[in-house]
Amino acid sequence: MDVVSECKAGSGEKNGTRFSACLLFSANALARAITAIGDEEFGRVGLSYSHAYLLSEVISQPGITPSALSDTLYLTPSTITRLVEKLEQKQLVRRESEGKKTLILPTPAGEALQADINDAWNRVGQRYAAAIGETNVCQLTKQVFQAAKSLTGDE
Amino acid sequence: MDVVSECKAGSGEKNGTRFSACLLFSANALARAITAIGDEEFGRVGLSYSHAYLLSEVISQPGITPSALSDTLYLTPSTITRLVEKLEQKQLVRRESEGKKTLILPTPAGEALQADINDAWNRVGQRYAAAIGETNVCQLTKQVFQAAKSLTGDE
DNA sequence: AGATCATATTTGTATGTGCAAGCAAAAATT
DNA sequence: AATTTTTGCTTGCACATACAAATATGATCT
Repeated sequence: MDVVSECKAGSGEKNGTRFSACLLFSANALARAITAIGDEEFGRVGLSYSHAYLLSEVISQPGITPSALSDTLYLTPSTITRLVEKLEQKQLVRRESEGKKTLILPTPAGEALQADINDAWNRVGQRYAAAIGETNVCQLTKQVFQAAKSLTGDE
Repeated sequence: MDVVSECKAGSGEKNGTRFSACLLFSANALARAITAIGDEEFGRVGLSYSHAYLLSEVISQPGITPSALSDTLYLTPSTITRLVEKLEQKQLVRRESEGKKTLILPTPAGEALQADINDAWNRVGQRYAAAIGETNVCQLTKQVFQAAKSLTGDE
């Protein structure tokens, strides 16, 4: 796929097709690659990266609600429910109903993981930097973040 | 998540953590957003974007093998199998065994979709451009593509 | 030629995710 | 105060994808 190198501003021409396809697949490939690194590092802690990140949010804001987590993690509420369920099974987190809301709190076992999780995040960061360069990580993150925001109309 | 704005080169400090997390989630969010647009446009053709792209590859290279498709689409062979299965169900594609290889060929019904698929790709491209600007699409694609390549060690 | 190794594909199983529908609590309207 | 609407969360179902194991064909090396 060297379609990318032929990028010209006018998107009307025939290559626009392949080009959009490329963005679509690249974006997914990037997400998978990045996720793979995340899961690899968090594997040692016995979590996936989403679970890990959710857990650290819960630790830093005990009593946080699923909807708040949904906003922070850019995941739908239903997904949050699944993640919390699994963390609950592992006894790293517990739920408390308060009216319509649900509060999510870390258990001692969950809190005990915080240091490991931070280490894992650091290793993840280092691996990104090693693979694509620190400056690029930064640029990439900004651009990806911006684009994601614009595309979801969530500005 | 305004973590992004605080990006500094040194990834050692405490914010590196949040920052990597941000890239991870942004990348996934971007992929989902981009995919959503793709699926929306391809929905009219009755396909998902991966099926559509696979089909157009098969049309332009009749007899292409799953492994070749795997390389082009950046998907694992097993995923290709599933995709082809579904397209076969819909009678848009057929398989032909040739020794160890499997050749994938479009059916007439499949070929008939080509124009619609191209239109859909164009609309997808236009929507990307509308959302994040043509210049940005271009830059983004390049960057994402490059990063994905570096991260998978597939250079 | 027979045995081992390599390659190409498929299947079983699992995961993360979302959508749409359901339910439960709260808020608003009458 | 009773009904409707909104909000927050959860469940059922579906999908795209991957990994690991299974299978089948081909290639290589005695």
